[in-house]
Amino acid sequence: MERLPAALPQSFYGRQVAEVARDLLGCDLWRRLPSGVICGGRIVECEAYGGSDDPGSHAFRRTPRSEIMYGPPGFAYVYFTYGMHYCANAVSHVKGTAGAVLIRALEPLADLDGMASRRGKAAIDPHGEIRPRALCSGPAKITQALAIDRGLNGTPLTGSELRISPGTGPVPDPEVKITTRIGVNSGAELLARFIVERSNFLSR
DNA sequence: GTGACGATAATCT
DNA sequence: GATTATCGTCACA
Repeated sequence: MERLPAALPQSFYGRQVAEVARDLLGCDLWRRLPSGVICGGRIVECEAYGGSDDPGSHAFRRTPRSEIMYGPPGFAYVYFTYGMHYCANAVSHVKGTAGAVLIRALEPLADLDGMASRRGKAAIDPHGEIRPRALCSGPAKITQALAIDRGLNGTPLTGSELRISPGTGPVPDPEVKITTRIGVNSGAELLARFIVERSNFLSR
């Protein structure tokens, strides 16, 4: 992989966050490392987080951390949690509101070797082979596999460091399942988790 | 295969 | 001072 596919336009992200999350399924997330190596995968699971109407969202309150979720759509929101993990989001909302889509799982597509070495021994099976399911099956696994950290907070998703492209096209409705979000305490009943039901690369 | 638990620090009250 | 949009390991089945 040398040249990245064309990026989704910024306008893609300027819609209701649940709509964006639904449409991000089947799209491809790419990361160009400082070395020039490109890694990435297909989005098979993501969650929508809203603004002042969503108690489960960081943007429920407007704070320094969540300020970026109130900013222009189409940029990365990367936050640090549990003292050791990063999670990556796509800022998405209609003008005047706040929101972001948490990218929760990818089907690995490029640089699986590099991903495995960044993920460590948890990505290697007893025979010494890479376990593709262990590379990107969770939000913090993705950031580790793609070397995404807080330095990429605020990076455009239309650029060369970080990019989302349309992939092979929209995932048909019958293949999409919607569930409650994972790991959320308040607002737990909200149906805002979108998955490609038959994927082998989901979290949990 | 499942479920409990500890790691570890930024962020917010 | 409490909480946390998680993960890997370990026990057990």
